[in-house]
Amino acid sequence: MAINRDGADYLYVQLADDIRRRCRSREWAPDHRIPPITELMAEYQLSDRTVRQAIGLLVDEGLLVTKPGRGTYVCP
Amino acid sequence: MAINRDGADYLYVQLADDIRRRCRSREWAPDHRIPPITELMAEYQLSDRTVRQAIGLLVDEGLLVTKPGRGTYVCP
DNA sequence: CACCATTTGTTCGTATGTATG
DNA sequence: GCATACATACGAACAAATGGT
Repeated sequence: MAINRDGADYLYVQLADDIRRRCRSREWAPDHRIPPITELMAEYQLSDRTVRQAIGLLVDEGLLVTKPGRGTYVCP
Repeated sequence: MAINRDGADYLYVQLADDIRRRCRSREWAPDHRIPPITELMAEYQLSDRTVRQAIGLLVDEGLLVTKPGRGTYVCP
């Protein structure tokens, strides 16, 4: 998926939408670790701040949990 | 109140604590606007990012609401 | 109506700290 | 101690919303 930078929507919202999609599609299954922030930065060509903001949104929603030093996981 | 930078606690947590205190003490009463981010930055000598993080915490708690273009208000 | 000042929102960059294994 | 990975904190610029002139 490509991020649309033409003001269609905020980048972190677009990224959160795509992560939701990949979780629902079971590409990233429950209880498994999603790629680290550094990899998401490279894949989507976004800064760490934007990636963190998207993840923070999904953590608030209860879709993800972050474990310092371990990674970010999909909630069961 | 002074922010303790000697690692006692995260700066944004200390700031959130102090804002809570000022709301509870009615220095900043319900339904009234608190100082804008720029003023809080100057008063506490913190970056805008740190101030926003503290405010975001309190918005999540339901203590504050932010209205773009208007300011940040204390919830009744 | 257009314009401006104020205020919050988003985004990128960089450096250092903390937690886990 | 070291490597990995998330967390905090500084700086900077531009965009968007609101209300008044």
